[in-house]
Amino acid sequence: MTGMPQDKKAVSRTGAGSALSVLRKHPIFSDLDPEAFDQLCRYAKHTTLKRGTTIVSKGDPGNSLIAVISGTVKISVTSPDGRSAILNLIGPGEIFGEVAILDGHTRTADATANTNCEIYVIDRRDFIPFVRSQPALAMKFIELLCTRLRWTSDQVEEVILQNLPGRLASALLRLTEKHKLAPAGRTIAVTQQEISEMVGMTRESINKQLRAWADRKWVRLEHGAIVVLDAGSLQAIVEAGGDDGV
Amino acid sequence: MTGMPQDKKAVSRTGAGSALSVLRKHPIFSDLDPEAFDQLCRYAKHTTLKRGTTIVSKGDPGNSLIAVISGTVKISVTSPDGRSAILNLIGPGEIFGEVAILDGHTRTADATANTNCEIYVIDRRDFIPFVRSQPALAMKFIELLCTRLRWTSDQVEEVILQNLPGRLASALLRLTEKHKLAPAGRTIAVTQQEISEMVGMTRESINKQLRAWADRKWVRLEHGAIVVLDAGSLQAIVEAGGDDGV
DNA sequence: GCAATACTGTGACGCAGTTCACATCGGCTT
DNA sequence: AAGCCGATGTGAACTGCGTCACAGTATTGC
Repeated sequence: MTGMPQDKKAVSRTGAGSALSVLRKHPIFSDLDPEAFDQLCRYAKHTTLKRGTTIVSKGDPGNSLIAVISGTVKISVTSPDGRSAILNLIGPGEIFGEVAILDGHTRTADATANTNCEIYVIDRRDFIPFVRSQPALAMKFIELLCTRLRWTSDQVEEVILQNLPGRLASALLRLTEKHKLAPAGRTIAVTQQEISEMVGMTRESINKQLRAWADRKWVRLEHGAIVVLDAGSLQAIVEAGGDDGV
Repeated sequence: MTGMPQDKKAVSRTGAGSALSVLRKHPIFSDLDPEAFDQLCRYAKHTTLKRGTTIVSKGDPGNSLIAVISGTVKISVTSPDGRSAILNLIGPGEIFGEVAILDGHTRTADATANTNCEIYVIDRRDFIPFVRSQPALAMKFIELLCTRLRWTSDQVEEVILQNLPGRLASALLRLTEKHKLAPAGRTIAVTQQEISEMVGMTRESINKQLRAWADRKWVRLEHGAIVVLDAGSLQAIVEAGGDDGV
């Protein structure tokens, strides 16, 4: 309320020790002046969730933006016969639910806690006026939406044009890319079940393909994780239209 | 330049007789004040294209926004082995290329004239400052991007979770929806080849499925067009997860 | 520390959808 | 009106991937 620079209480909210500090690093908030960010933090409600908890469901009214502090959230959709497709995995420092909060329509997908999670929830009633008061933020959201659209568009392309090896290779590369991992030994912390739901093929088929690549030392399989050893070879498969040359 | 209401020359640019009048109806420009819209029109360069002409290619720097006045433009991607996937068909009064012009990165897909076309092209150098000068327009673009994201997200869901009947039914419903056609006799002007590239299955398979539905009077097949007679039955297939009950 | 619960690995079999090879039909061009 | 080309229609053979039915192996919770 004071806004004075020496107000230690306000500063502590966004300091390095705070859970909210991971959010400060998100590109969407990086240019925001400190007072505005602090205001936003005051709107945010902290929540912890047990693995498996449903956060939002497809078709719900979308009245909130969610920021993940720790853990990962699974964005997915389910078919009438119970099969499910994973559209994205949201990790610490990332946000989701922006489409529904921005256009005011319903949720496009389900979100569930994939591990125990710590999240912040910002209500639409607080958020929309805030965006209007910060014109630069609208441009940031345009960039975020463009990035999402590129990601989703790539997924459509991949699912329609590529076969199993191509889709799997694309997915692995996209995941290493996202985690911005070092060129050698890129470990992706996902189960084979999760990967299979991301590319839309069965776990069994995915496992057989991964084993074949593991024999060729292109990947190494660990429990609940895949290490990409030879990104170049995987890239070559994608470029060959899904022919892994055996 | 005068901005006076009685300036007949300026008014004529956006009048009912002008090619640009179809654009005036687009939701993104509907709230724009007349002078601003007129300014935008002055930036727009008119072009006509023969069927088959490439407008932009995936990977190109995206320096322009394109508005379609007449004809349709195909938004597609091609795999290394020559197969292609149609992501969208853009008709009169619609715009495309907004992702690349907004975020300044490369084109996400190819655009080609699917019929002879009349288009307007707006350069990024003129457009970005214009958007900054019109804060309401940024919010409109956020809405547009959200709509696109919902559309694309639905496509991913559909391609991963549904089989041939489900994907075909979804695609037909999405197309009738888009054209906002009357409930009875919704004619979609697309070839079976095009439909097959939209859902990512072969023309032969699509043809066999469409024939089966034509026998049941759910659709009627014409040359270069499909008439949806029973949208309810198609919707039921989608909801049953792609089981058309035969 | 032991059971329960993930997650991984693998083979036999079936089928949805592709591939290929045609035939036909309608509309447009000269 | 002849000829061409793009679009539709159809059947036979093939195959990539799913389905099912397991067995093994880390990790978690009590």
